[in-house]
Amino acid sequence: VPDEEGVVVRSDGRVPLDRPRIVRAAVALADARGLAALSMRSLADELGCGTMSLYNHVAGKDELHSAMVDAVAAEIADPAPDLAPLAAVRALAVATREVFLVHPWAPGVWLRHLPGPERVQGMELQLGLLAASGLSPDIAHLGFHAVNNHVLGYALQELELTMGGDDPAAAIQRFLGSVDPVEHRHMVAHVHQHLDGETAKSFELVLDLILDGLVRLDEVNGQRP
Amino acid sequence: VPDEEGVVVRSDGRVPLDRPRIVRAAVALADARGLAALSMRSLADELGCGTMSLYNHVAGKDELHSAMVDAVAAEIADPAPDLAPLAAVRALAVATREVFLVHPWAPGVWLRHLPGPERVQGMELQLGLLAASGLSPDIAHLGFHAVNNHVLGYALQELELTMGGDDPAAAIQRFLGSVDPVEHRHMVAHVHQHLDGETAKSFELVLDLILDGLVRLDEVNGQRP
DNA sequence: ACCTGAACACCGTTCAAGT
DNA sequence: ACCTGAACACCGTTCAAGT
Repeated sequence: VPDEEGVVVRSDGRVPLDRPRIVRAAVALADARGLAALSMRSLADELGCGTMSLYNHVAGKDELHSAMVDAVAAEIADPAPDLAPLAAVRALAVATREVFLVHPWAPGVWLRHLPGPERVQGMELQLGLLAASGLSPDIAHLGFHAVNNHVLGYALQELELTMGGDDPAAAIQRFLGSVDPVEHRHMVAHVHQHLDGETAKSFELVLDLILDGLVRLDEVNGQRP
Repeated sequence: VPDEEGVVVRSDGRVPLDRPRIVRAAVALADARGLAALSMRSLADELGCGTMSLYNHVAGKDELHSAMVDAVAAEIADPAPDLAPLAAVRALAVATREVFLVHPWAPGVWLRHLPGPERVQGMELQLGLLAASGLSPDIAHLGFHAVNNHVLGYALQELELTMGGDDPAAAIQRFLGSVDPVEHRHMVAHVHQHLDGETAKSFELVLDLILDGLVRLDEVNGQRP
């Protein structure tokens, strides 16, 4: 029976379970308390249902992870339609990184699951842009992996360390204390260099480096087609 | 009491536990059966000791993972001493990738732990090479992350998918069957492009693209120091 | 059709007891 | 000093029973 807001309510006043609602709650829980805190039991508690009720809408934890990562893929903003193909590829990469910053658990799960429908759609868009860019098919193929690898790798390195539950700054200080500053002077200098560094800027610098490199690689190979 | 091979043997004929021996067995187990199959119990079984005996030499599973990944870092071959700095950086990246191919579980663990002594030594070597390369400190810093990100990201994308326990080729076929070949024609073409692709060659192509890009970026910025 | 508790086969780790 | 079994607080999931 729908109530005044159009939400179906059961006779005992509780809202019935829903696959989208389960996935939304799982994403929210992982965002708030980390992927390690997401168990079938904790998720059921959050939803106010029995643990096993979840299995009526989700095959298991693995399939839940797939659904979560596909929900995250749906959040990636489409590039503006008036952009040149390679500029759109760039915008897509930046938008993907932004979504990963909101869901720090996502890159690791993204990696371990075959793409779902939303992610397939995003890949199709990206591959279409690369095909329309004028790059040769070989270089376009290379570019697909180079760009995605950069986005995913950067997110993983940036986030997985920050994630460790504990205070990240404290961990870095503890690490610095354990390193011999004369034997490992480059190491110490690098860490200090880090504390001013703007990761967003360096992400885009390397992204442009890759995109420019692809164009040049294509020009060189184009000499002898 | 040492036996004829110099190995200490206890009165009951069993070899006493050893931190290095534990770590070696853990690496071997993860290599052979995957990281998921490595539990404190399964590792103790492999070593023929009680589960809790491990805790006399290792703080817990997390510290064991750290020790495992540092053992893997120790396997990375040093670059030939006569190489130019950036060529040595390249060799180091290729050697790291080779070690990751042997220990497919390592990149994921590598990512989630602060570096141990062996890895710190490798980082110091790499940072020293970048400092000696003539690149400006900012570009060298950028290059450190761009290169490592490439190595780690490539290994993760390549291996984590192959790892899924099941037959990888079958998973790809199943995936292809679930994709609409007209709506997602670029996707299908990409997957087919994959089946001939030599990942080792494309890894080095993008690596060179990054290294060349760093040099050029440095030249452009060097115009106005 | 949807929900659910009990039960099973696992985890990592604490603790107290052994030698 | 090193080893270890029992026990605790968790997992994901199967199954049979409910409505």
